[in-house]
Amino acid sequence: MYVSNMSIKTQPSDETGHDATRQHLLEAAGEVFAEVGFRAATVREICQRAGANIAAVNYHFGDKETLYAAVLTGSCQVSMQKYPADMGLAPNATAEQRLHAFVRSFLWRIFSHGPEARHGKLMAREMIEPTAALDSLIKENIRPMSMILMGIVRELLGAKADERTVRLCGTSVVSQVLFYHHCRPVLSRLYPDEKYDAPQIEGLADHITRFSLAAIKQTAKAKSAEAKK
Amino acid sequence: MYVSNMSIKTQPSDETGHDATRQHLLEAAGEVFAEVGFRAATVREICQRAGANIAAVNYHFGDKETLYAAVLTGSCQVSMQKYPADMGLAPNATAEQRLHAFVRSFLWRIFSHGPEARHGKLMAREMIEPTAALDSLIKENIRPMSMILMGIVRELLGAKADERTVRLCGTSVVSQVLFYHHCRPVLSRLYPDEKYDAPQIEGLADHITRFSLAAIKQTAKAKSAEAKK
Amino acid sequence: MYVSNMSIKTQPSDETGHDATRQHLLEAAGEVFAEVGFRAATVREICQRAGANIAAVNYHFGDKETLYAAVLTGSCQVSMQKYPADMGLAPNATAEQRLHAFVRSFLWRIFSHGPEARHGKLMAREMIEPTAALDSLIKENIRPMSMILMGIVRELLGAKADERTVRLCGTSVVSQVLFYHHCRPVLSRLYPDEKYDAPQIEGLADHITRFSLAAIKQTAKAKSAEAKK
Amino acid sequence: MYVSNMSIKTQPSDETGHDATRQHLLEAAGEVFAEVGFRAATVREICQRAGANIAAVNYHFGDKETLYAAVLTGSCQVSMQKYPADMGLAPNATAEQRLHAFVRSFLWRIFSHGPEARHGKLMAREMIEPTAALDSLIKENIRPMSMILMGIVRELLGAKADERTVRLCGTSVVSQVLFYHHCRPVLSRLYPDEKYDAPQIEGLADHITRFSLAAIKQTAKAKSAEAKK
DNA sequence: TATGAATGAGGGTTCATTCAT
DNA sequence: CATGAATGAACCCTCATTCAT
Repeated sequence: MYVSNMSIKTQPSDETGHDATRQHLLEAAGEVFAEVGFRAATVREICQRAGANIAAVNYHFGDKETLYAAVLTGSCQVSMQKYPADMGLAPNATAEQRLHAFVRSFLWRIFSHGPEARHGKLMAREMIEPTAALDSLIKENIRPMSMILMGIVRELLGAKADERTVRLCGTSVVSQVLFYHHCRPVLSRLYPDEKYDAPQIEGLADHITRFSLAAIKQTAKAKSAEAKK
Repeated sequence: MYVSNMSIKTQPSDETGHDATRQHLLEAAGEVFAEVGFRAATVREICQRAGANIAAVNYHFGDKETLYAAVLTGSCQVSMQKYPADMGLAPNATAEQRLHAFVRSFLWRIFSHGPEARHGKLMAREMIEPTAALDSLIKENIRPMSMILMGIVRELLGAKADERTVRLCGTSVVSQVLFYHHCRPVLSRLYPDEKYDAPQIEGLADHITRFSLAAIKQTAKAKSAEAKK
Repeated sequence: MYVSNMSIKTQPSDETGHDATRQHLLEAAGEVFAEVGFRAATVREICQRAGANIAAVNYHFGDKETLYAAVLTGSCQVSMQKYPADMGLAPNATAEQRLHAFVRSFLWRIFSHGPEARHGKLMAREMIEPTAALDSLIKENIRPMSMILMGIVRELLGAKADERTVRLCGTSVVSQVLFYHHCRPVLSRLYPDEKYDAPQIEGLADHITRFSLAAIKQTAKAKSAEAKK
Repeated sequence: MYVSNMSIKTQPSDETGHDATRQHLLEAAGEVFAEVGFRAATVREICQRAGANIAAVNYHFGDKETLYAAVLTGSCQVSMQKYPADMGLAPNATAEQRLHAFVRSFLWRIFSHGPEARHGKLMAREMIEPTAALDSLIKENIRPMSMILMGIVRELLGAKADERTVRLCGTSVVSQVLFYHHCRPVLSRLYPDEKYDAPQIEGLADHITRFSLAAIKQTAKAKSAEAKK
């Protein structure tokens, strides 16, 4: 009986049964959690949007917190799928091109309006009150992303760059991108007329890439001069 | 005795009177709001920590929200007082020195452990769920700080720099600092051995300043070359 | 047993289901609101008397005010059902008989001791602090009752009676009845030995009817004499 | 020093001292109690309107309830002073004239807009939730008023009228007046265009007097016929 | 004497969760 | 299996009252 149940469960396209409700709950919870955060989100609201019973969350996920964890891990994959880190670049692209692609994809993920934007909002909340879900998220998604960026930076800095410098420069790159996510309330108040549509996003990507490349290359030059002494 | 009492009373640090309870409430509320955020914070917890009655918040501040606004503006001043933006620099310091001071003071504010660290936590939460208190805070504190930074960057870029470039470069600077605040949960998980004591903070300040100066100067050179054409 | 249970369930007086709790709440709220008024009544007290949880009012009615409105409209129907305005009179009864029946039924409603007495108490409080529920009550219950009385009075006054006179006389009739409700605290103190059991109530009905009929007929005569001039 | 303090206190016209505050409190409490009733009235509001400290009520009257009693007895005298029951009639006026005066003065008290209107509102609330203050009020004000009316009615009914008839007829008279006070919310909803200014009030007084006189005289005639048998 | 800061009980309401059906 | 009625703890806030000054 369990087996047959599980075989049913693996069918992803069951639209009216058990899994459908589960999926609707995940979808609705993603919306609500992103909009108002874990605490302010109410099980009632989520169930209502999902067209499910008030007890559905407890039935399918046990409690509110477990549902949240499921939402968080799920949202990450959606976001990464839409804007992969390499932006469809050729595998033999230069480090400069790959840095540009990395920055662009990251910015697009941040400024997107669709369901893929949810992940950013959820992550921002995780930064303030990390939950258990964060650990697995870092291991499976953030660390690999970080590795990609560090690889690019290392190549730009040259083989002799020490790891600390690589890390600092990589952090400097990613920080410039994330700022537009973490501090948007301030930006929208300081510069209320600024819009962030496609041209502006590309402009930002250009600036951050140029800014970072200049700094990294200068760092490489300085390190190399240092080493000669 | 009465006379001496009265002379004491005129001091703002009266330990047993009306203002004392008010101060205790602000202190306790600062802790609690920073720890768990506005929503999750309870008036009961705040009053308990302040050694006051449950009705004290309502009596002294009217309601929870007004208390929060008072905490937010107050914490900002505490933070700014301890680490002023110029870090005691001579007024005739070079733009490079002033940039370094700006970055250093900002980082110290972020990594401080005392009550002055609360402001950062409160601000981070404001970024996710801005309250009405944010607007006044931006007008009175953040915008002036932004002006200082933009002035330094403008001087570094040269007189011919357009405002958009100034803004982008300034943003790149401040973002590198704030990253260590907004994303600390990620950093502490990616690099669990990293500590952020005085030497590390100074090291970070050096890196960010050097990184940014290199990029800004390169930008200035490029713009100047562009203009010649 | 299940079967019989289910057959019982289809009856509106289900004693163990959802509607039962709702009914108990209405019953308990009727008591409490009548005893101490809307403001002084507490949700806690009502739920306790209803044997329900503190949250039951919110669950079944949304809030205290909605519960009150339900109680008010409900109590009116209970009261009217027990003592209908025509007191089972034959449809071809004379206007005098119908006036007597109207006064009798009104007085019986006022002096009744059962749950149907609650409506009077609730209405008395509405007279002092009208709530939104009063408007619908007037439209659906009081105005129709008023129409019945005015019809009787108009017939007694004769076809030539102007509407103002009808209204004034009708008001004079109903006021004599309601006085025994609105001013009972004064009456019971001025004449502490007076009791209001069946014979006394019938005696009152006789007096008010006779008093009013005499006055109305004299008014009709005077108006008619006036018209001749 | 104490002595001089007390000598000041005994002066009734002290405008800035102890008694002045007491008077302001009575005045303010009268307003508030009449507006929102005993329960909904707050000590804060009363003290604020009186320009007094929050603790003034407790200081001058002990508690809220005692203040209310003081207000109630005081308001009655104000009301009776402005519209005395005989309306300045000559002492040798006929019973008909005195009945008219009684009805007029009562109606004017009810429809007045000044501070003398407060008593009616307070009384209406007493009818619903009588307090200890009601007993003394009945003894000192209501019973004497009742005696005056009953005397008039007795004279109209003739010497042979039994006390029960006198009482019933007197009650019928006073009830017609009070109705316009107790049921104004209903009247203003049933007949929203009706106004109650001087001409209308006089018209009401005329109707009630005429209506009652007709009924009383008919009653007298009937009783007399009854007696003959 | 007169104040006003402080009290604590109690108000209505919301919420995640449970359990009999 | 899925439901939704019912739960009770906890929320913020209001209030009359008190007491040290």
